[in-house]
Order: sequence, then structure tokens, then C-alpha cells
Amino acid sequence: MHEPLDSTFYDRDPVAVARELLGKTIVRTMGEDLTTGRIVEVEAYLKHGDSASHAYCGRRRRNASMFGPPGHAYVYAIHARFCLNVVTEPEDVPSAVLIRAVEPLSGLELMEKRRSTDRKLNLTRGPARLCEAFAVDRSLDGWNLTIGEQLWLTNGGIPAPKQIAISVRIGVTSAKDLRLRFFINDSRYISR
DNA sequence: CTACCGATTGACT
DNA sequence: GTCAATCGGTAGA
Repeated sequence: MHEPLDSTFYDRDPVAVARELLGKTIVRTMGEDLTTGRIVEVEAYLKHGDSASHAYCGRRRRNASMFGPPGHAYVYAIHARFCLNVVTEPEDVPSAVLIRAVEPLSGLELMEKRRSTDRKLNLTRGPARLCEAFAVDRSLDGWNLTIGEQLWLTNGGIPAPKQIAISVRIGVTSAKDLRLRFFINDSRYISR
């Protein structure tokens, strides 16, 4: 159980990966601690023509993971918080999928402690909120998500979502017209 | 070292 | 809906 998705899943166009990521399970272990969640909202960031991508201006120290192998994490800091991406396409091709929201499945008590709130809807709704709930920070930047340790994604036996909605991405200040946000239409755990 | 910025969030009207 | 607090990362002096 909780078999990690392998690199062939990630080594594809980020739009395809983004759509198929919906309904998948994110797993985080820290010693005995376990948290899992169902992915309900993602955004794709493209290798070409996407001025909102952190890789748009080329390789930097911060975005180096986006140029790394598929199936690794890209964790960046923004507004004093962290956000988690999965890297797609082959090494040196900078594309990724941002995980924006998940539905908590297990380890709720841990998430409440890490988030300092017991309001279920605020635990994992939003890219930085879910990182806090899952204890994801820059130490996991570049982490290999295919080895099934500490942090990975799995099919988790959860059925694929029936209704997928598409919209423009949230918060970006350029490439505003690109509809690269994918979410499960009827989930209550969507970010605003 | 200082100066700025942001793929956000929480508080507030 | 609006707004600004927050701080890691980066660029530049």
C-alpha cells in the first residue's frame, strides 16, 4: 500500500500530470508521524512561453530543482511560507505542477497541531497551508518523490474524480490568460 | 551589508 | 470583496 508513483508518471507534459494528479494521495512521514491527503487542486507551470514560471528567466539557485529530474520536489518560499511542486518532464526541461490544495485524510490531529488551528477547512486549503500541515519546507527541495520515503505521492486506491474544472491560475502576475489550474469541482477544500 | 519582491494568508469591511 | 503583515531568497552596492 502507498506505493509511490514512479518517474514515468512525472516524465510527461505537466498539463497531463496535473490533471492526473487530482484524486491522488500525498503521503508524509516523519518518524512515527503520518499525514496523508487527497489532492484536489493543482496548477501547471510550463517550460516555454510561461512568464509566470519561476524558470522563465533561466536557472537560478532557487529554481534549480525545476531543471532536475522528474518526480522530484521543487519547494520554494514566498511571503514567509513554503509551496510544494512536483517536477515534470526530463532533466534540464523546467516544468512543474504546484499542489494548491488537498483534502485531509489521516493525521488530522498532527495537522491541527502544526497549523495551530482545529478548523478542518483551513488545514490544507492553499499551497502554503498544506505545506505547513504536512511539515514541508525547503529541506525537502529536490527530494526524490519516487522512493517512498518521507514524502511521496500514490494512487492510494482513491477513485479518479468525476468532475474536473479548469481556470486561470491564482495569484500570478503575468501569463494571466493561461488556463492551467485544475481542480475537483465539488471539493470543499479548494483554495480561493 | 541593505533593499526589494512575491505561484500567500489571515484579518477585516 | 479588500488590504497589509510576513520573511526567505535574490540582486546589487
